[in-house]
Amino acid sequence: MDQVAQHAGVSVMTVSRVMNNVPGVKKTTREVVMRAVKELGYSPNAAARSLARHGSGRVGLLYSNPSAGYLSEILVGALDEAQRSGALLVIEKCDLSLESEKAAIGRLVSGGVAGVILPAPHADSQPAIAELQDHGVIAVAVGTGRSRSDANVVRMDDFAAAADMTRHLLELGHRRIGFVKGAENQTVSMERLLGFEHEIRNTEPAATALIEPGNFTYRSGFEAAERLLSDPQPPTAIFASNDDMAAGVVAAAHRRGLDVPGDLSVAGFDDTHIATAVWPELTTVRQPVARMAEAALRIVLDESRSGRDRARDGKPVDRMLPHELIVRTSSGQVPVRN
Amino acid sequence: MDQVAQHAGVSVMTVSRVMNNVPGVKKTTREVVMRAVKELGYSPNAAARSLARHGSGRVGLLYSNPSAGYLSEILVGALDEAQRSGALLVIEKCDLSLESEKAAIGRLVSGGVAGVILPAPHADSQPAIAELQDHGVIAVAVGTGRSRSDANVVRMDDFAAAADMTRHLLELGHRRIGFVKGAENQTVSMERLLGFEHEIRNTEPAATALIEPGNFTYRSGFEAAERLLSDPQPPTAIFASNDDMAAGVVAAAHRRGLDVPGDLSVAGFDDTHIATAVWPELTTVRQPVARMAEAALRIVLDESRSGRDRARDGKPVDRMLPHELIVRTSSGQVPVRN
DNA sequence: GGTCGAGATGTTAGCGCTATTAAAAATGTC
DNA sequence: GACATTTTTAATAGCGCTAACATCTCGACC
Repeated sequence: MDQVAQHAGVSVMTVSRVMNNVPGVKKTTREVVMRAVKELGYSPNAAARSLARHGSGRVGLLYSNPSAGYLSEILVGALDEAQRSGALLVIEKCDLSLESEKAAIGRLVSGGVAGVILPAPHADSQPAIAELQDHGVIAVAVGTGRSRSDANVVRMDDFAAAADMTRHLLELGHRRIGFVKGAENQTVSMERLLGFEHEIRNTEPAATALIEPGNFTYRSGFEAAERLLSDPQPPTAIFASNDDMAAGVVAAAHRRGLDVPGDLSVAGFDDTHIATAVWPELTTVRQPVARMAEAALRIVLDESRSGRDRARDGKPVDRMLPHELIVRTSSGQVPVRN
Repeated sequence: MDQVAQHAGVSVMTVSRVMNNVPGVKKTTREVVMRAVKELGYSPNAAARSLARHGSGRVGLLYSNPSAGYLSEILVGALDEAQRSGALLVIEKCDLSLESEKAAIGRLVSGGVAGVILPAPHADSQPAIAELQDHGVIAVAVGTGRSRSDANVVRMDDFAAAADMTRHLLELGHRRIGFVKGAENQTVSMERLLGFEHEIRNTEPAATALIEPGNFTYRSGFEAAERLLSDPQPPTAIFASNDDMAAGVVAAAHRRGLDVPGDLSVAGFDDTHIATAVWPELTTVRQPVARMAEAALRIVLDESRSGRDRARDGKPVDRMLPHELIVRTSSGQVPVRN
């Protein structure tokens, strides 16, 4: 850093200001510094930064055992941003029991984290958020269905995404569509269901929805499909609330000798690994998980820095990231009824 | 740390020595310090440590897009150990092309890492290892099949594990067993095949092996199973070289109306997420991925510290971690021939 | 022209830890 | 018991960066 400062003919402090995008640096100076940084190939030392910032920049991440692919995306996103902004990621494992969650949060707090990222399914854990709040630690829920008044939230528009997917199926001509719900304890499950129902209700000619419970596991998807397909008038498309369940649906269809998408269209949600692992590859909704994790980390960092002087005043952040409909080969035109 | 030192009646340096297991501290002193550490709930600051150690403790991790579940386990293991030993993980993404690999390594090296962890499939990338060596950076290959003379290795005994699984199938009475090979460019594929063949050859009464190519993807497993099952004398069990392919095998069996394990036993390898996601849950071999990542990180740290004074002398480390046979419901007694 | 003030930069003092060097205590030797 | 030798412990100086405050620059205004 000294070298950069010398090369640019300024003091180290100015370099620091430039590197951190602190306002109050003349544009020309900033440019000179930037050029020096590039020429010398300088990159700041995360450890030193974290140290000088008084241990700020320690961020916790609670994880249990979600869809695995989900976790790796979360980790990659968070780690990436952590590196960029010089934060230190402290990850802590727990299972879904309340004690375990509480214990993990305790470890995180005593580890001196400024904030904690709560990916699904912890994003909907009221006790976890309350616990964090009690300790004065910033909480960011990632992948929850709704905005919250007591915690920052990073999410996608599950309602709109489910509606998009439903519209896709309707446009392919399907009018009898099965839906496999997600786990009850996650708010996204409800949002996705509502988005589905909203589109079904508002279509012309009218469509019929066949709704089955599920809990985000492959097996529950398989079983729901078994029930749906043994209906005297089975659906021509099934929309499962996540990819694991959609894979289960495909398996159930294959077991009955049904072709996908020839006889049955299948749609998933999340675009996790399994979506492209199974065959045919799943039509699904891409959830920008890595980007969401990045955003969550950024929120913790921003809040922890600004929150020091100004009292806890404002509303929590609610950041919504765009989703994307991914059409692959598991969905197709409605079969012609003989 | 000051507090701990005061509480224990020693200097901070002694505390530092104790925390780092440096030899040259009297046993009694060490105990006193330990007690003080516990009573005060002290935990060292990773950032400060990394800073003082002159930036040592920066470790790179190259990842592409492996089995997803694999990546998250690697990350969790590495991150966990990184935190414990105060190292900083720098992760870098790349795809399988050589330029991309080289570019990622370049970024890592200029980021000043002491070593780089290469999980599969990069573990078998000769150019990557050579590149690292050129830059004088420690390389650790994780999940390769063989020991190497030019890089440290953390692995499991793929040969023995495949043999174990084969023996399991033989003990269930199967004598006509299909095997789906892994990708050609990974050494573990060969090890697993050899382990399988070894057991098949050494069994009484004699067994028959039906070997099909595969490339670790669900689809290749599916297709291999299609070929195996359309044999006039189909196997009663299929052993796939990883879980994704095993899931494909199960799907192919279901599609033909075969019950698993009633008509066909299926075995996988790795015990990734998909093993318990599909139904029936897969009998597989547990690969201790997280533990392997931990070990890899530790090797980098140890080597980088000791390597400073003594010249590059000794053989590279070859650490083999134990595997475990996981019997679930996808494997069963050989069906009685009618 | 001189004073004021706001914005732009520079200075200094650590953040928590470890290397290094110096000192003290324990051990051994005759 | 005096001295050399080996442990074991203490003191001090940074690692690379940023917060807080000090200083400077320069135009506005009386």
